[in-house]
Amino acid sequence: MPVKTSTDQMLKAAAKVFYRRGYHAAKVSEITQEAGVAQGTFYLYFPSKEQAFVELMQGFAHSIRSAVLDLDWTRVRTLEDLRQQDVDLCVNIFEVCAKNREVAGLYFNATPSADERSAAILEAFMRETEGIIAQQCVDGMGRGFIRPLKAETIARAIVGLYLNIVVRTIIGEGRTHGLRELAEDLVDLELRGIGTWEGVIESD
Amino acid sequence: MPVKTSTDQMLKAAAKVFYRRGYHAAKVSEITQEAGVAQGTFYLYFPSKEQAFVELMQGFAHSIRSAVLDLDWTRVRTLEDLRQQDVDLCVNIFEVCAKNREVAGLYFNATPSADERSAAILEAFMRETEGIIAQQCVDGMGRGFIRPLKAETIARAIVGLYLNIVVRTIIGEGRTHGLRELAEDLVDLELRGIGTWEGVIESD
Amino acid sequence: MPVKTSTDQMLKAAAKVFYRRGYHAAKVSEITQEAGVAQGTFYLYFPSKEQAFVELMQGFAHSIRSAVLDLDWTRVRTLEDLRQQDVDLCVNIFEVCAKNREVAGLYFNATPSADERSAAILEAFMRETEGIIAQQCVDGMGRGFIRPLKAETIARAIVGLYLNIVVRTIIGEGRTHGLRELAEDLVDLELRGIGTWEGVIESD
Amino acid sequence: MPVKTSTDQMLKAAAKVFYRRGYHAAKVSEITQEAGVAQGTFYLYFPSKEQAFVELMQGFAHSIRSAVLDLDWTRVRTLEDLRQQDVDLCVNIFEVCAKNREVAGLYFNATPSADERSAAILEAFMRETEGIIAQQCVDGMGRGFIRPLKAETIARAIVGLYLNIVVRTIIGEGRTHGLRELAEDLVDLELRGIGTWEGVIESD
DNA sequence: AATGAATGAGGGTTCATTCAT
DNA sequence: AATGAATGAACCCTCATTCAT
Repeated sequence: MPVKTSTDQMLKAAAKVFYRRGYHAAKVSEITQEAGVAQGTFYLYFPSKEQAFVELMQGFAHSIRSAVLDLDWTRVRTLEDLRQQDVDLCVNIFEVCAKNREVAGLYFNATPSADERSAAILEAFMRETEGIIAQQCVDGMGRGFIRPLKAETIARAIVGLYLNIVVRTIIGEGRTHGLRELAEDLVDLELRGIGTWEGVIESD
Repeated sequence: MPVKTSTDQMLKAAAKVFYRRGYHAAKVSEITQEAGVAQGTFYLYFPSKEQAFVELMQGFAHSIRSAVLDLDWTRVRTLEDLRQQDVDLCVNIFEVCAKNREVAGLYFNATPSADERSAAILEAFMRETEGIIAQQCVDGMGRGFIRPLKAETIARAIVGLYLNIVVRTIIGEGRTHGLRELAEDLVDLELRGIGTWEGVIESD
Repeated sequence: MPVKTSTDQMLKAAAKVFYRRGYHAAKVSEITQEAGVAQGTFYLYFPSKEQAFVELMQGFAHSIRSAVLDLDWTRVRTLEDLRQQDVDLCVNIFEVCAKNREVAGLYFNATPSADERSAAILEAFMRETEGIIAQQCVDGMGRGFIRPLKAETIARAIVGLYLNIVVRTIIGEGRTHGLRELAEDLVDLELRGIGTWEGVIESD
Repeated sequence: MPVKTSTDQMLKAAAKVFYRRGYHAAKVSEITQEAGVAQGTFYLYFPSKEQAFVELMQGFAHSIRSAVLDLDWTRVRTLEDLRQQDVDLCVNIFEVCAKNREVAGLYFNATPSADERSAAILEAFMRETEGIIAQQCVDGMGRGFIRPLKAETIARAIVGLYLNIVVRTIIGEGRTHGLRELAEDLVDLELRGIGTWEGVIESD
């Protein structure tokens, strides 16, 4: 097990302060104070405040992309497969976020207004994730276990469905347990909706 | 027909610049330049940069709360009622956001890290909206047209479902047309999910 | 009795505000508000804030110089004459200050640090008054009713003696009555000192 | 021998500029220029321009109060004691002022109009000093070596007597030598007045 | 004469970054 | 590698002054 490098310590301190204050209001001096080093030391590890922020973003982006891409998206052949896959996806993402609450908070709150570079990183992730979900929908429609819907729109809505839970429950409230059950409930919602349909004749 | 007051002009310019740069990076000088007036003029209309921002937030908060609260939430008795209600809600919100894209962008990107006051305004809205949806779910479960689910979780997910569309499609891409159709698709997703269930035996 | 001209009204308002805040902290807008007119109106009466201040100083300087110079300084031939003269001088000055407390406060607090022009006006008055007192001392020494002292030093001390009463009792506390009695006490102090000298043999 | 700390250097520069311009007209940039450092450096030593000013005032207030309070005020039993005491007091005060001409100038010109905080510091000193002098007068009257006078009035006048010399001769003209002789002349004036009383019968 | 909205120069303050030690 | 004092550019805000009405 590798010793925490100093860079890691600095990143951790930076994450805390960026999360606490937001990028602009975060002061380098507060980060170094948090890390217990002198102000100048910051610049031994990062060329600038911005670069430190971007490094945090990119590190998290890598984790979160792994959580999505490490799954085998070719295995989904039935609705039950999809359920399994989505639950796994969710749990992966939830766990990454729960483990890195601060950076996750920064990441998902990146806004084009506040910081272009990290917003671009988030945007790339969002687009990619929406693309994967949309593709799954198209596949599922082809195989008949997904209703005919507008894939792009629906994919984006589904991403939002999970994202809001990530931001408000896992990051905001700091939930760290019962993540699988949470995921199962959400996937159930995604697949079946909230309505009951007994006695309703399918048409559409 | 009321003449645009100068305050409105200033607010509009402020919204543009705050949206473009985010609160912290927005310069008062850029706002006044956008408005075509001298720097000092800003302070004829607002006591401070922060207050201008808060005024924008509060103005939008009022619009968006009206969009939610002006509906008659007691009329929902059946699943079809709920569908109607949700479509109306969505359309109201979508229209408010489409008409005030910049402020909406500011509003929904408010983050506790970056700006406590506007984050608190957004947080209040989110909590209120989640509460209303959760209540609807509980009612619907009582009446039998909503499946037994964890109301709080599900409400939060549903809010996210719509919110992501607002942020990425309406605010991000600037979509202004076909909002009702968009709403209908989303509500359909909310109520029925994406899966097909022919031949599947209801259990759970 | 002449109607108060508008200029007088403005001067009065200016005196109030300058006194309240000091020259630098006094705002033109506060002066006009005090006068019950619009901001721009100030510049119909004065070319600048500074000039208004200087006008106040000069007006008061005129009053106070009259109080000193209107006396017949040639009549003093005995110690009793001097007592009379000094009491009259004091009463004149006290009354001018009591009637124009605000401007008097400005006038006597003029400091080279804060405002060169009005400081110069006050300096001129101080020098002139010290000169007159010194001359009287020299005369009195010649006539034998004043002890041989360093006239310049003593004159300056005597001016200070009266000045501190003006600043702290008349301006600061707003005393307006019993000014003649006050003057008599001070002149008595000036002429006889505080000590008793029974049985003490004059040497020096 | 202690090295001049940087804080001392800054205080000295600040004193110079505050004295030159007065509090409001003094620019932080001028202070730092005077000190030969960059603008931002000012804020390494003081949290604000105002605090720097107050620190100067308080430092001087401490020196000047020591000059008054370090004397043994219980030793005065005769007129000659009083003369000694007053001379010592004067010399103490004169020396403190001569050594800190700039800050002394700020201190004694503090006016409620211009700066409330430093005016309050000065006011406290004036009141305290007047109180001590008045007490001495009352004591002296009891012991019979001071004529029956209105102690409060007389004390204030006496303070003014010395103060004007401080402000105009020591601070204004920069006199630094012959301070004891100056003090002796003033105390002589205080105790005996300017008049000669040969052949005059004491009545009153 | 009077108004008051508009101006813009100027000052206090902050803070990312540098560099001599 | 580490320090922390020093830097100075940049920004918010104030307010004396102007001017179109």
